[in-house]
Amino acid sequence: MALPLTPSRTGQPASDCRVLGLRERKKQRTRDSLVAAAHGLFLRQGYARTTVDEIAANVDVSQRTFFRYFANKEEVALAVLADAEDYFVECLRRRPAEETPLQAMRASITQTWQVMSRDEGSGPGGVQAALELIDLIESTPMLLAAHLRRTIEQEGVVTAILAEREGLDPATDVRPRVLAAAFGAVIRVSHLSWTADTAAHAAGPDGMIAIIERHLDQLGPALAGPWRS
Amino acid sequence: MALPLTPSRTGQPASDCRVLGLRERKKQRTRDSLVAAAHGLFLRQGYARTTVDEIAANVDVSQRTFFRYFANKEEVALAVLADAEDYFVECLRRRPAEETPLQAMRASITQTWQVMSRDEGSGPGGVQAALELIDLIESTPMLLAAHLRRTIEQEGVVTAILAEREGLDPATDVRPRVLAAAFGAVIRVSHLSWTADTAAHAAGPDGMIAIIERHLDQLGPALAGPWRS
DNA sequence: GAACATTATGTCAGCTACTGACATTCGGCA
DNA sequence: TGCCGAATGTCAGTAGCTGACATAATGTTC
Repeated sequence: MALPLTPSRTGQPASDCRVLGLRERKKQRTRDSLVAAAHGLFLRQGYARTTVDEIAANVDVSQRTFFRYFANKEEVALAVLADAEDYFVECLRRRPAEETPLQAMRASITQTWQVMSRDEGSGPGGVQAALELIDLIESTPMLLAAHLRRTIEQEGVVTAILAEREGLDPATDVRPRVLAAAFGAVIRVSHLSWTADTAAHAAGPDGMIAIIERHLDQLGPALAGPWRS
Repeated sequence: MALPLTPSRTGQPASDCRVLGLRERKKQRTRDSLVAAAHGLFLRQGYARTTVDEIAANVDVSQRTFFRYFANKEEVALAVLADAEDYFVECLRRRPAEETPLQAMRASITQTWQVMSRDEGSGPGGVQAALELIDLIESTPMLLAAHLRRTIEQEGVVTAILAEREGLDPATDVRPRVLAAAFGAVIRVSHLSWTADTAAHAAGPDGMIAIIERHLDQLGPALAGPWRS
């Protein structure tokens, strides 16, 4: 259950040879620097008002190099969340089979946030950066669009995991896909509530967890019968 | 319950004066032409391989004029769905208060698709175009991102309607927001299933309705207990 | 119907995101 | 040391998008 936070993702198939060459380490550093510089600039002066040239100049690389690391400007912004999402997926894969699919999903996010807040400072990520990024995303239409699309892609992965877990064919049984989508939607509205909730902001990751749980608790009731008693 | 399909949206606050001036009618024509031209080009040669210049040239207006009608390239593509979404919202507003929130939502989409397929040919929209567009969206990442963002915005409207319907404050009670989000998610995966389902394509709007209902039916079961019997 | 106010459109110049092609430099390795 | 491949830089170009200003079309008033 220890499951280390992946240090930071290169696009590569994780050659875990420990002794990475100077070349690899340098690439990793450049990538981390770009993410960190971008994050700082975005928060300070806004996403739209920050140019790619500016980010690149901040790390002393050419614009062309920036685009060899990130397919587009959105990607560097969302990179901070990528580790967390990978962790969530990895966590879901290892949940005990006895758990209900929904239970497994729920346990996986709370665990993700908890572990992230424990291992603060690994890579350019960290909880603080992730939380700040969520605020930025929700207030930046372009970023929100890109983030939603990425979320959808992740839902495909989650769907596959759920189907395998339960021994189902996702082409026949729509439940994996439906659960993945509904769950993702609830997480999103939780993020939205978070951005408007100053008290939760003060509570840090725990505040986020609390909000997510509150929303998940209401999923069943929201679907069921009349709301008025 | 008749509720006409809005002919086609200018950005304007619907001055229903019937006798629109020449100016207004001309603008409407230009807008419709742009949407139609864009739709045709996108389907024929793909979204990315179609330039805004090309669309504008097709309607004999300058590129600058195009951007006075649409904020960006995505908007002209998604315009075909805008009418349907407005209709859905309008429909939801008028559902009887006795219905469960979920029932009202469900009735509203099926009704939307049914009415659209009945009133084929009003405006540049029409069911055929809408269905083609859904295929295009699902196969074009950039469009998918933009579409998801628009969907999110619509969810805000839906949330407000549900809250008012049930006499709740959406800031206190999260059920409206959660239901709107979960419902939107199910609609989206339904669209996804549709794109992969050739049989449903052949059935036209009825095929889409069938898929949506199948997914909605599975929403409860997907959330509930263990899936294995 | 002439003169004026409004508004849509065209033109142009410019910024920014992004890409392909080619040259150069740097790390890995014999 | 010297060679190979990978990372980077440079440059030129395309496309989306915007502000500023001029022009033309429409609506209005007398």
